[in-house]
Amino acid sequence: MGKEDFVKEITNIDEDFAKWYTDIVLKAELADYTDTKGCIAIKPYGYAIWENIQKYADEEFKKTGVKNVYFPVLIPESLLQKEKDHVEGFAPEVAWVTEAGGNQLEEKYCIRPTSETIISTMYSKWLNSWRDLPFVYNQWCNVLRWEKETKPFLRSREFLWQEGHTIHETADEAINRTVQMLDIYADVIENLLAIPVLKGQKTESEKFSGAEFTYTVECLMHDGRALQSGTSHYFGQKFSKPFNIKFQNREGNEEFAYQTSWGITTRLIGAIIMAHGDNRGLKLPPKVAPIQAVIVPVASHKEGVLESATALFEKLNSDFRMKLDDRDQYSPGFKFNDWEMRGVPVRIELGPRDIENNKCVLVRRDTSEKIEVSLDEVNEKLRELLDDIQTNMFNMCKENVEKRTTIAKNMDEFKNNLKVNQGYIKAMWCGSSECEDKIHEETGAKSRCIPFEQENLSDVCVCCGKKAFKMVYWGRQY
RNA sequence: CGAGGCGUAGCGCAGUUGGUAGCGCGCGUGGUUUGGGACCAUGAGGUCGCAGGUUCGAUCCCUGUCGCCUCGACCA
Repeated sequence: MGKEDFVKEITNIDEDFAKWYTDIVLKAELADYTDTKGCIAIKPYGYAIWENIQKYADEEFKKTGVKNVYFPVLIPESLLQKEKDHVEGFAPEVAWVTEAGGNQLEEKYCIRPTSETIISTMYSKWLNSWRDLPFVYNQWCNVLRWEKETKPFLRSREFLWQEGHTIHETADEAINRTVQMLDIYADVIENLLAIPVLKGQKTESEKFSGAEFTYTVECLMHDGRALQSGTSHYFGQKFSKPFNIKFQNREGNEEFAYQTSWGITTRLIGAIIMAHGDNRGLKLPPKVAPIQAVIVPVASHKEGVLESATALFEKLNSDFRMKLDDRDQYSPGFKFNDWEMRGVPVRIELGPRDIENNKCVLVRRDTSEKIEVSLDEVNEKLRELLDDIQTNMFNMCKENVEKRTTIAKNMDEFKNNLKVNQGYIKAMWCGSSECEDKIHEETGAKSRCIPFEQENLSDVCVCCGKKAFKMVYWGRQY
C-alpha cells in the first residue's frame, strides 16, 4: 500500500468501520463529543452540510405547498398519553421535566421526542371546515430521545430534523401526500447526497408507533449495513379521533381529518460519511459540500503566486463555494492530504509553473485524476468536473448496492449471502411477524421494507415455506 | 440493559514493585523551506476521569462512580 492509499491517523475503513467512522467525524471536524452524554456539538463544517440539506429540502417542500411553523419543545404528559400505540412506542425514551423555578410541577412535561401530539392538539383548535384543509406544515427543530447507545449523527439523544405534519379532507389526499414527501426524500438523498435509495413500506412490526403505515427510504452503507434515511407516515384517523381533529365536510357532517407526518434528520450526515467515505477520509458530493473546490497555492512565497491564487479565488468564488488555503505554516503536500481527508470534491493546484503557462491543475477527490486547465476556461471546466463527480459518486455507490444485493430462496442461502455480501437480501415473505422475528434471531437481519417495485422470486416464504405475500428487502441495520 | 475493553498534556501512548510524571505527534515564537504529510532552534501545556478508603504519603493498592469504545437487545 502506497502512501496515497491511506491517511495518517485514520483507521483503515475495511478493518474497523466503526472506528473509521468516528475518526472521520472528529478529524474532519464535523462534530465533537460534549459533556452532555449522548449529545454532540456540531461544528461549522458539519453544520454547513446540514444547512445545504435544509436549503435544498426546504425549497422542494415549499414547491409542494409546505409552510414552516414552530411548536413548543415541551409537551404536557396528558397530551402524550392520548394515543395508546404512540405513547407505548416512545415512553421508554422520553425525558421529563418535573421541576422548574424551584417547585415540583403539577403536570410534568416531556421534551418532545416527536410532535404529533402537540401539533394535533393545535390542529384540533384550528380546524373547523373542509374549506380550511389541508394543513401542510413543517418545522425544523430538535428532538430528544433517551437512547442508551449513541453514535455521532447516526443516533444521538438530541438530534436536528424536520417534521412535517399534515391533515387532509380525504384518505386518498393524505396518502398521496405521504408518497409525495417520500419522493422528495428520495430526490434529496439521490440527487443531493448521491446515495441511491430503496423505496418501500415498512412491515407492521417496523412501522412508526401510532401509524397506519410507514413508507421509508433505505440506504446501504460502505460496509453493507442499511440505514433508514427518511420516513413518511400515514395515520388515517388514528390521531385525529383521540385528539378530536374534526371538520364539517361538504355534506355538512362532522368528520375526522386524515393525517400524515414525515421526517429527515441529521442522520443524513452520517449517511454521507458512511456511504461515500474511503481510506483517505470523507468524500463529499459536490452539491452538498460546504467547500466545492479548494485552491492550494504552491511555493506561495514566490513572486506573484499568492496574488494569482487570490485572483483565481475571486474568479471562481461567485460561481462555486470556494476556499483559498493560504495557511503559510503548512506545506502543499500537507494541505493536499488535509483537504482530501475533509472530503472537498476538487483541489486546484496553482504554482509558478502553472502561472507561467496560464494554467492550473484540477484534482478530483473521487478518482484522484489530475487535469490541467487553462485559467481562461477554469469556471466551465470546474462546473463540468463537479457535475461529473456528483454523477460518478452516485454510480460508485450504486455499484456497491448492486454488488451487495442478493436473492435468497431458503434460510441457508439467506445466511450464507448475508455472511458473504452483507447488504440487502431479497426474499419472499409470508407476512407474519413470527417469520420476521425468526429471521432476525437467526441472521441478525431485519426487514428493511416491502419495496414498491415487487418481483416474484418464488411462491413461498423464505422462512416458513408457506404461501408468500410479498418480496421484502432484508439487511442488518444501523 | 447484558458481555468485554479503555480513561495519564489537544491526540496517540509510556511509566512509577506507593515518594505528584515522560515520549512521539500537534501547538506558540524566530528562521530556512514549499508540485504528495519539510527542517533547525526555542518555548508553553498535567489537581494522572471523579469520589471515598488503606497509608506518614495514592496517578499507582482497594471500593464505588462517571465517561468513552466494541459486540448483543431497542430505536431516526
